[in-house]
Amino acid sequence: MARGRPRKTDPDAVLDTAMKAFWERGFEGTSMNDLSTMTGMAKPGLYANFGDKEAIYAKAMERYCSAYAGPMLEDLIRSDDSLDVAVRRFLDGVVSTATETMGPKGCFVANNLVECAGMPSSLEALGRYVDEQRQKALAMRFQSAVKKGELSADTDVKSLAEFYSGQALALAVMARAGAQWAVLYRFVDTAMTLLPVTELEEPDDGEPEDHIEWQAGS
Amino acid sequence: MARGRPRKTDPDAVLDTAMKAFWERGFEGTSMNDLSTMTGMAKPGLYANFGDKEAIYAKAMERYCSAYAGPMLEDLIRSDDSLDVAVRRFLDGVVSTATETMGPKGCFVANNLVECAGMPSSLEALGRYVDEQRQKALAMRFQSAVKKGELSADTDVKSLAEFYSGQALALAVMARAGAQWAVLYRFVDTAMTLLPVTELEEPDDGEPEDHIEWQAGS
DNA sequence: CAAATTTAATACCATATGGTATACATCAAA
DNA sequence: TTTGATGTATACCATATGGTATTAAATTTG
Repeated sequence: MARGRPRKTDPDAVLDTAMKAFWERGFEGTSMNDLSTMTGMAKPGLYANFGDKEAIYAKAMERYCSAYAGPMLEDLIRSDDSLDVAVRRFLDGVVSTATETMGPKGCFVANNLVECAGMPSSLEALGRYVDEQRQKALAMRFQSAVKKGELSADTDVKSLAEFYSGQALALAVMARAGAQWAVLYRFVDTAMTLLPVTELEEPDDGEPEDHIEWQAGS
Repeated sequence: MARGRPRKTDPDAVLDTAMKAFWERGFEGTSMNDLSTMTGMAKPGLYANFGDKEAIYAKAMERYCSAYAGPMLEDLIRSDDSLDVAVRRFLDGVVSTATETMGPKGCFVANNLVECAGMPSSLEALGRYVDEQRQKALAMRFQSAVKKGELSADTDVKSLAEFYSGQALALAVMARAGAQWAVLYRFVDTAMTLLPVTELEEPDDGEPEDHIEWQAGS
């Protein structure tokens, strides 16, 4: 198929390794030589395939989003579970990705927000953008919870979303600092007590308007 | 007094500048040449006065503690204000130091916890130690609040301290990411609602219990 | 004045950095 | 088998890094 010499290393695998390296050691802390030796792809190959360091980092962050952050936010928005279940699953997800024993500690995005000073401003902006998505996803879910009656109509959706978005950051930093599972899950428990959920009354067997998506489930 | 050539630059001022540089740009992001030009003290002077980069960073963090973090924790423990007032003042303090317009954004210690991967392990340990102090100070205050009856006897002091310690980290990261004052103070408001304070009975001598501060109000 | 002493300034070292030019290897198609 | 395309590998560049040796200045004491 491919016309020239066959590749030795799959670019996708290279990007995955690069992502973990940046996640672990940050932008400045990871050198091109590091990436080259870790991935097995020589430096000219890296530049040819991905562009300069800035571009590699950006692609690594995008990969992080589609592999980790994205699915969790998707689930938060789309899941038909009750609000408290969905939010707890989100925070639990943060804990488990931030403490994965085989992977880097903490959260790529949170690390980026803190390291920002030493990197190109485009990457700083990218990190901020991704950070916003978390808060927006939470706000969406809270908003629909208000519609469904899971939250009272006078709920300050924005404040609540900012708050739980912040909890994710706190968990990420604590995990990065080496906090134990038990501590993090206790933290989640505590944070969850702030969710003012009101019990939903079961829909009385007529057509439950809000369950259409649930029934049609993909 | 001093026998040889007089110093050009006050070592204390040098250390202060170094602290702000590390706070802003981290350990790896701040070079010795940077420090030299910023402080006005030539590199050999830096080494002679403070030791190597690792030692300078450690001294900078200690300075941060005695100038910023320490006093806030002292106040938290020692102040005679009611629990909610003291805790709120602590979180407000985090916000204001993390957003000081003339200084670096965020919190030195939180930045350290995140950057840890790229620095000598002794500094990583130092950061973790300082981080612990925050949680311990909160635990001390909560414990004495239980004794005073401000918190119910079955309060899980440790969990509560871990939680509010985490709120400080969240605020630090958000501030570092450029969050507005209003957002951060809303966040504090939300976090404060989780403090299960029970009203204390004043030793009543006819004075209106809750209006003392209000009347004296400046 | 002339030591003696403390600091500052310059130049320098070995190494690591992001990035590239050049030469070599391996395949499909002609 | 030649040709063109695609990849790899090595060596290299200018610059920046943490850290130091050396030399020049400025002050007190004798």
